[in-house]
Amino acid sequence: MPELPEVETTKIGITPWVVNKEITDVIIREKRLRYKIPGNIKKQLINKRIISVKRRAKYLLINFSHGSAIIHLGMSGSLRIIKTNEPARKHDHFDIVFIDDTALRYRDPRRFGAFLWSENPLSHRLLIKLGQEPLQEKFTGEYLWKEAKNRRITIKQFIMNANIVVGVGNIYASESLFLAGINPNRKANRISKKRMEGLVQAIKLILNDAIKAGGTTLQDFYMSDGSAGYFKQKLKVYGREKHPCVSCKFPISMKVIGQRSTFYCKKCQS
DNA sequence: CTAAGGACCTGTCGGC
DNA sequence: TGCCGACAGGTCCTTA
Repeated sequence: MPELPEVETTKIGITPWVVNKEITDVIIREKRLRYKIPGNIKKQLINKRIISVKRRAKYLLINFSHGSAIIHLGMSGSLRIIKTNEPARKHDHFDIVFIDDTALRYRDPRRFGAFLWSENPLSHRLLIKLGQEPLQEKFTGEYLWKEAKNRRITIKQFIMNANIVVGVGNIYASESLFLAGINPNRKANRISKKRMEGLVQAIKLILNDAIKAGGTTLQDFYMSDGSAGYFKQKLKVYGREKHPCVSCKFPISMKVIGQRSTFYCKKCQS
């Protein structure tokens, strides 16, 4: 799935197709996502008009005057706009149908995603404890450094902790640490404020680049119009075990950290 | 409180 | 060709 850039790309892709549209139906074919789709969601959406689409962390918020639908894409989810006469395929779990015979269709083979309703989504239990947005000004080296003071976990696990900073998934964690020259095995509380500042800049740059490129496509993500993103070719370490480092030619290493594959250059990252 | 590991699911790929 | 295990972009929950 979708790391933050893909979610942002999805938000941008669907917004012009859904904002100001009136919903005529919500078709639910499979309610067993990560959480059971609540029974009242149809009632909350039908005959209502979408005001805006926002993003908090990797959650998409479909905003109405009386509350918000919360959508998460999990590992394998995607959203796209369809014509209502397009037959549903396997794993197309729900459609939000609009008055003009288009629909927002959600597909998620692994069903790790979510479709929820909240009158006040930012206070929802899944969102209330989330940390800083990486692309906003309050995400600084100073902030990261202070938060890391009592943390003995690796820096890679630290930046993937959504209670600290949101939106840094497994791909971009490796990519950001490579760009910052920091070894992913290093303990979070053993990194200077100066290097934390470099890491923050690296994260912002990597995520912005990926958003500009339209998001990374590996297997499951398609932009809402169905065409593939193309950031994959810009990855410098992720998925490149044994391939030469783009900077020094030394073979890229792979190690499992916190149950996730981690890629890095032993010569360039300390 | 922090940290570690399991859990949730299906599809795909490599090896034999 | 067929089967089997390993692995995949997330993140919550339980246990220590």
